[in-house]
Amino acid sequence: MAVRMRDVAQLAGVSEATVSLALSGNPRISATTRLKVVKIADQLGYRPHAAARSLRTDSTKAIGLVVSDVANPFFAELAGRIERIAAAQGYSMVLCNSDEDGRRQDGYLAGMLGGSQVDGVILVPADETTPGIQNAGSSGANLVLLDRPIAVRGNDDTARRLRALPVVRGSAVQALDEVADLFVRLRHRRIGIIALPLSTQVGRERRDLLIRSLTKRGVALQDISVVAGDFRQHSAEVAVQRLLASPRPPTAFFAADGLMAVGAMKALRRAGLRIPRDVSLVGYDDAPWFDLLDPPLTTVAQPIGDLATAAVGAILALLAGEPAPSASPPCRLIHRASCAPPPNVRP
Amino acid sequence: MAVRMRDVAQLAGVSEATVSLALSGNPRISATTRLKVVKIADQLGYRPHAAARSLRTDSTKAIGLVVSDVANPFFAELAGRIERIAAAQGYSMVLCNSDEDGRRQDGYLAGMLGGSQVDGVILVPADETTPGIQNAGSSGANLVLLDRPIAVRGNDDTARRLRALPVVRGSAVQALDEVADLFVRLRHRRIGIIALPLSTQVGRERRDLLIRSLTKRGVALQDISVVAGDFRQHSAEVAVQRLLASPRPPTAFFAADGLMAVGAMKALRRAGLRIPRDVSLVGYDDAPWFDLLDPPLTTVAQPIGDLATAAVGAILALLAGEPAPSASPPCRLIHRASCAPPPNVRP
DNA sequence: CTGAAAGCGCTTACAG
DNA sequence: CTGAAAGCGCTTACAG
Repeated sequence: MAVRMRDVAQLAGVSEATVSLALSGNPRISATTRLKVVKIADQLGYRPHAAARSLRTDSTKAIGLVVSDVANPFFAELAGRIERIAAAQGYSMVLCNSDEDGRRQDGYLAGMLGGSQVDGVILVPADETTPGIQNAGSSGANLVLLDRPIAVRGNDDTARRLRALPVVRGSAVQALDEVADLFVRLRHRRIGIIALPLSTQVGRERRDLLIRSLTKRGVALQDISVVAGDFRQHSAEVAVQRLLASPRPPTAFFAADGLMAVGAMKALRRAGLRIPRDVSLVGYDDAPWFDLLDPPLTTVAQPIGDLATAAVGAILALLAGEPAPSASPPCRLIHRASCAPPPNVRP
Repeated sequence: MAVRMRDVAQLAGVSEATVSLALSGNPRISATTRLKVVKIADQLGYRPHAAARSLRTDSTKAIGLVVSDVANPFFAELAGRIERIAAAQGYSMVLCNSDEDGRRQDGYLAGMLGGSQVDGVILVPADETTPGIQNAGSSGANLVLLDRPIAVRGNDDTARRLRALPVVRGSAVQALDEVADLFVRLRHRRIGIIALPLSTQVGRERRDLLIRSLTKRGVALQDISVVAGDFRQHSAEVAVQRLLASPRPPTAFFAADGLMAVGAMKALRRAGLRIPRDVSLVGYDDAPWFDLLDPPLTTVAQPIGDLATAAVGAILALLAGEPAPSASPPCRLIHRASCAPPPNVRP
């Protein structure tokens, strides 16, 4: 059916070996032969059979990307950029949704890495260190951690390898400090944090970073309330309800995720609160329509382009056997209109 | 390095053929042998080498999905759902961004289909019939068209094959009729359509459907203005500016795409117009945050779940050599708050 | 400068 | 019920 190397060889009157060498530009083949072969291959529309090549070279020219959910705009944009960069380097991208489920993630990891379906995987870990990650780590698979580091216990060989994995993620330190500064300057004293799952390192980190910056500026620890969500919109709605139910509810809210920021906004409105008149809100992640929300959402934007570039760079370095550096380009706070002084300090 | 079938065979004291047969559950192998083999394979963590299997069976258990841009929320959600459904059937998904560029799309098509990298492709065509689509069609590749039909000229073999391709897309007929009804009942008389590129059949179709429904209800043709965009936000901003610059600008706008609806909203606001007080706006596609926009956007929602199910169903049917039906589940209009009577008819 | 041959890891007729 | 052998389509040492 499809045209094979054999067909090209026959028509060109050379051996298959020569076709292979000619098409790969090997200088051992004379220019005349090469040109002839290339021309015929073009005419026939020859495309090397991916599986045959993979089997022989032990390289698939494909990378896997495991995210929790492409429908999340942050991951959608990330996936898009990663695909483009990878494609430019001749790599295709196999996309998987773990759905924040460690089991599903491990299934993908095993299938893609174990089955040599891809050369390496860029993984947004759904969970702390799972068996699948352990496996990948100890078998020396090419793995890059994206957006979320993982906590690794122990000091055996596997643990050391896992710790050596490149991690690419936005650095929140400075941006969260600015968030704290914004809240405090506006005279907010009671802060509500809608956190990521605290079982994840990134969840604990964003919470702790913000709390530290807040207390450093004189906010009392007992005035900071934390309720964790699960990355999804609905969980943030529930979190806001709980935060609002307290005797002295927060006047400023921070949602640690884009989808959760949207959920928080919904819940605050539903509670009859006006933003920013009654309560202030800062989100995490940015999207092209965030400045069209009511009100335009002040948010911590991640450096998505840099993340994508660094992640692909790291995985390709790994594949090339080169050292693959971690990277944490800084997030930045984008000021829009969802923050104002709390009602009681208004004249 | 990795564990191979040979290793399993040796440890189990059987031949590779037996391992293969046992793992595939072939009844020719005795239960005792099968159990033993399965157990050892599990212990060793054996995973069949994808390329070897593909080369032998001529099936990759992978499908390609070519969309114009995963960062577009509509395609992001579609991609997510397709991946999940495909994964449940044992297929992985290779994702490609054509960027609305026919050349890039053809490159992906050729690479994936020609190189047997996937068993079939679900394609959101970036353009009218390109050489790559022609090729895929005439070579009898497994191809499903998603979201957008293509216009096929001629009546040769290739044309007939292209016309026989399954097409899965939302049916806009009824929803656009409701949009026209809404505008007319609200007493809008001058309508602006921010269309998709009119070189695409889907672009012409959405425009024509709306125009027909509008004129059927007594709107004069010369009061309907059409400016085409290119699926992107910015193009809609430009389109709105042009529409607004006319001597008798529209009082109601329809944007034929989600991203373009967002762009239209921006441009209308920037022009100092309040929605829906001064102008009304209806979008296309829906997203979880559309009801948080200012104002919440009335829009035509596509049946994304049904589209994903039908698209995967069609491609799998094709792979199985069964007839693959086209599908056009209906879109529906979601009433929110971006439409009201035009200023002049208000008391 | 080019060709014949081996082999990557599977699956599947074909024997027995 | 199981094994030996061929072959999928490439690439790459090895000869010449």
